[in-house]
Amino acid sequence: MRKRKGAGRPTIADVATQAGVSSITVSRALRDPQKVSERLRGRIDKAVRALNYIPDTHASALASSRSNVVGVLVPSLTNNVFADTLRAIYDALDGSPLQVQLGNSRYSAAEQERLVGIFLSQRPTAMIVSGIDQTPTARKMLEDANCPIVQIMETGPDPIDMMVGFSHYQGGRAAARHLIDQGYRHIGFLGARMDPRTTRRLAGFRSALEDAGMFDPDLVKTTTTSSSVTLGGVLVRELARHRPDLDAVFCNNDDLALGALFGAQKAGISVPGQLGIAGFNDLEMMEAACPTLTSIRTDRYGIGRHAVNMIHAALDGTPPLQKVVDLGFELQVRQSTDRTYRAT
Amino acid sequence: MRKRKGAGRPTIADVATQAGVSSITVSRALRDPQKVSERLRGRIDKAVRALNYIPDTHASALASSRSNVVGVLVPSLTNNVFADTLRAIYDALDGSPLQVQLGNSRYSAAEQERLVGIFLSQRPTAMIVSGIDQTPTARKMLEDANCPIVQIMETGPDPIDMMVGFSHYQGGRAAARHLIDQGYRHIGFLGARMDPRTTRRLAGFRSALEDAGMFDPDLVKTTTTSSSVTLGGVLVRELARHRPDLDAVFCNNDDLALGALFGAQKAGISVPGQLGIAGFNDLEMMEAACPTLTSIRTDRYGIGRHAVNMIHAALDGTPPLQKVVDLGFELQVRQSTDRTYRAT
DNA sequence: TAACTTAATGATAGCGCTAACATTAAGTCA
DNA sequence: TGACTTAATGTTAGCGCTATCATTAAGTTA
Repeated sequence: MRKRKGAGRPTIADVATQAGVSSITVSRALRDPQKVSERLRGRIDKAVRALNYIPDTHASALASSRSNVVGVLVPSLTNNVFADTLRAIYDALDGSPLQVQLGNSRYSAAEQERLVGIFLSQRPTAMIVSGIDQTPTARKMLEDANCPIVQIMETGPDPIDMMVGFSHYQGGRAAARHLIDQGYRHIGFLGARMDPRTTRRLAGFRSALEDAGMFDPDLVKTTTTSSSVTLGGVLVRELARHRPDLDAVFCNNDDLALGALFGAQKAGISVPGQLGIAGFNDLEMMEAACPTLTSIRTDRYGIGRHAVNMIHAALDGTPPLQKVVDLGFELQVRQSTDRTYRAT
Repeated sequence: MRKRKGAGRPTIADVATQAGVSSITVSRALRDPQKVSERLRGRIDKAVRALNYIPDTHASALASSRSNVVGVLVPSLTNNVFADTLRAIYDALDGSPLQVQLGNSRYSAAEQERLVGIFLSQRPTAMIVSGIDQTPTARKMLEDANCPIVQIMETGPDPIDMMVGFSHYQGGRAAARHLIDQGYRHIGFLGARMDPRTTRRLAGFRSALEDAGMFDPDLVKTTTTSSSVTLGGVLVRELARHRPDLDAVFCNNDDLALGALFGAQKAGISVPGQLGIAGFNDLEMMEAACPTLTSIRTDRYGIGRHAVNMIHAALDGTPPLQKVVDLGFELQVRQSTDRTYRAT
């Protein structure tokens, strides 16, 4: 007789034999202890410990056609922005049986599509994906997936299922308006990577400046390389050298803003006296910096928490009436854009 | 006859019917296309696309008693240190069929133990776990797991299986020696969270100062709260107020060091003139800061890459002769500990 | 006390895939 | 030319668990 060897690990049947009950009783005792009498439960727990039994997720998922995986796709693990959202997702899932399966799409729509396929092959309980710019194929797969889907970090008119985020366009616009209101007149833009979200921030920035009749494409400095503090310093110095009339910069993110501050300091440009600086996201360090740095605060933690709440609601059969949630943003005005500020 | 409904998705059998072949042929075509004639392969591919077939990972893993999951346990997702290592792991696994399953133990050994159990229930191909301080139960589970295990970020005498990292004790010692050599005499220590690794850095720091007859417990300022730039600023100012003779600080990590720089600037303490600052890890921003910040460079990316290489080797049946790899560290001396430096 | 509910346990048949063996048709070599 | 390899495909029986349908014993109602 042919035989398969398996992994050699103890199975539920081994536990059942040891405890003198049937497999299904062990299965029940492990999944829902109340369904089994206290006497048997004790025997089963003992057998589990004696054998070092660890249940097999795959067998369980196959038999019940249900896994406990929530697939989460983010474009970067290095970026603090997503770290905060991930932390919220982990926190919100704490205590539930659901497990996060994390995927890193590296800011590539093609890679996101590939990962969507891989993740769906695990029959996840739900999916959380970053952004609204999925490929048509990825979108189709997600629509067919038959599980709650939440797109995060952005809002848009056409959710696959649910959506929670904010408008990057409006965020960019608000930052630009603030700099204009502060009296800056030659306002530059520093941008890295230029993924869809940062591109929309630039669009918002541009529209505000155009409304004020102040947009100057020559003051927009972007690169497709990935963002870093170092890069912020490089870009601001290049721009300031090229355009000595530059009096403020809106940085696409806080790393660039911090780098711009350092770059200005190294070049002997006083902040905010000669150069105003505003960032985006309001990471923790912005308040700590010297001078403190103006930024657009985004609720990254709230986005993660909200996404999980929406998933729980959908799984409970009470899908939210509002499929698209905009958590907005908040301008944090600090010393780096305060023209009356004088360093001590 | 009783019947189970499954998830209603197309199965490999549906594809087989559509293509006019048997299920096993479809299975082969998908896993190893060369085993199937070109003619059938074409028909099968067509059927897969027509049905939007997505293979079921769980069924596959159950049948083959082999999953394609590499479980990775880190204590934090927010900490850039682990982000770099994770990026390396993702990069090194790119192109292989292996998938990362990421767990966040939140700096808790108990949580790490819980996650080890959950991860092993997926019968992973390999496991990567942070640190060497597993609970006895977790250690036992990993030893029994029958798959390659790599402990990362640290080195120690007694690997579960394999290990790659560096000595935090020596790192702390090297930082302290450098400050002593620079002529600093009242050297403080700023530490947050104080997990096992940061504790060992402190031990190394202490031993170097003791060797020099300079250790002063009053200059050690630690907290168990988590690290942040803001906290670095708070701690350095408290310590400087309490001990005006303080002339240098070794910060447990770079966030604290950056915060210490800002805190000193806000308090009107010049760096490095009145206060030397050294950090740990050498994140990218250290070189960009103004003044540039001294740090102990650790090869976080290398650790991740190396861990994956060790796993591949073990899976290929050629386990590395050297089970414990020490990638060391490198002191990066910069302006913040250069007593001859004068700000421009 | 008959008819009926409830609680606790068990027997059986899949879930969707692949390992192991089986078969067929074609080429290969002494 | 017959014994033998090789390549391509198929048949069957699980992998370890749980959904579904029994079954049994005990309590509950009219």
